[in-house]
Amino acid sequence: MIKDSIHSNILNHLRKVISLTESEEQEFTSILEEVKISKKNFLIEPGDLVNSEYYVVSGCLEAYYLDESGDKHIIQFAVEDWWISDFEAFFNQVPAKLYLETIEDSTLLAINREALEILYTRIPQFERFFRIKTTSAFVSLRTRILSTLQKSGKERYLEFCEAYPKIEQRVPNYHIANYLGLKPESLSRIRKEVL
Amino acid sequence: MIKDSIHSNILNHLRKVISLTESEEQEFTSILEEVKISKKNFLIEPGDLVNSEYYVVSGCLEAYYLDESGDKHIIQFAVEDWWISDFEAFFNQVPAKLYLETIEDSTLLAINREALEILYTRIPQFERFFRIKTTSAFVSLRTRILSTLQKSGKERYLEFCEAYPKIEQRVPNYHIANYLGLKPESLSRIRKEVL
DNA sequence: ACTTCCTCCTAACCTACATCAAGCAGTTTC
DNA sequence: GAAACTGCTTGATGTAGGTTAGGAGGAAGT
Repeated sequence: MIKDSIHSNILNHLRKVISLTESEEQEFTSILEEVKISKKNFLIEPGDLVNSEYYVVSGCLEAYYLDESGDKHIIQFAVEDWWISDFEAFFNQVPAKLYLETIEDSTLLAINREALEILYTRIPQFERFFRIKTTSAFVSLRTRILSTLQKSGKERYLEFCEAYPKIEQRVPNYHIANYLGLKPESLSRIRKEVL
Repeated sequence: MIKDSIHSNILNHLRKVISLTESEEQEFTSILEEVKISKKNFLIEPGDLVNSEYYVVSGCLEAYYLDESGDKHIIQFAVEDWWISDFEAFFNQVPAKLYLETIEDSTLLAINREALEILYTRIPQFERFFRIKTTSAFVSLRTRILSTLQKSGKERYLEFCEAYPKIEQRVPNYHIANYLGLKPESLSRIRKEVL
């Protein structure tokens, strides 16, 4: 049925890390809420209370922060099979500081915080799943800090292309430049050079 | 007694986040192991299995990574009242990638992973405590990424002095330069300029 | 006490990237 | 179908910080 095809991606995603019975999988999918949102719309804006984290079924989003001078700083992209939210706001239940904006028309699955808490107590494997996800996010943030501190724009761009080929092909150039901490002009010159 | 004075710092540290009964505090301190280690020694080296995370009672340490070309990249400092380990290795039970080295003679309290797991099930408040600590570590990594990407060396140095005045005064200059992604010469210029 | 090492500083030159300014496809709008 | 917008490129010029080289004061080891 239709419902199956919407959930099949996220279930395969889970199965890479934990094994669940069919009824446990069903209990999980029952708390998911499908969200369709078109290009250039906001899922989260600063000040919002954030009660969900989102799994991307299709489409593409960016999470960014606007500083005091109004400059944009992209923290994360998300495409198919990624998780995104303002995690600080979500975990600590404080007002959001980030914008979550769609770059393409997107279909997401939202997980509600309270439903997730209940799921944790009923099926501890989910605690495990999200702990592993959080830890690996932490580690990759650390890796990203090292490359921004120690590597050239060219190296960072090549790393990015290798790590996220899907994103590199879909996201406008100036977004990638922003993510890498470069100006679009500089990224353009780098791209010319590496071809 | 002596034992009390060793544990009083870490108990005050806990009390800022959770409230425990006296017997729960005692159950916690019973799994702590005191570690004394003198200046310029290694607590962890790449390849080690990491079964503990460490709370700093006194002294000062650094966590760093050596890249393929042998260049050192400092990820974290720790002074009194901080936690340090190779968290990736600790959480995921994979071989360490980092060095953990003392900058001063230090006294630490080690928490064993398995003892901590048992504590989690017996006193869920500890689960809460470490979840909150992990999340705030995650958020401050994200903040650090933004400043490395978008701010000048001078701004990063001033932020560092404000955020970690204790560390700035105790740790050799070239360590701080490394942490900030600068060369010691550049940091020296910056310091001359901001006085 | 003398040497050696450790930490910090200075100065000259060089490079990567930012800034400012302009031009040029495509694409969307009316 | 002209006008306006969007995303990308190019060139000229400026600047933060890297590189290289040296040197001085203080701590530590013999």
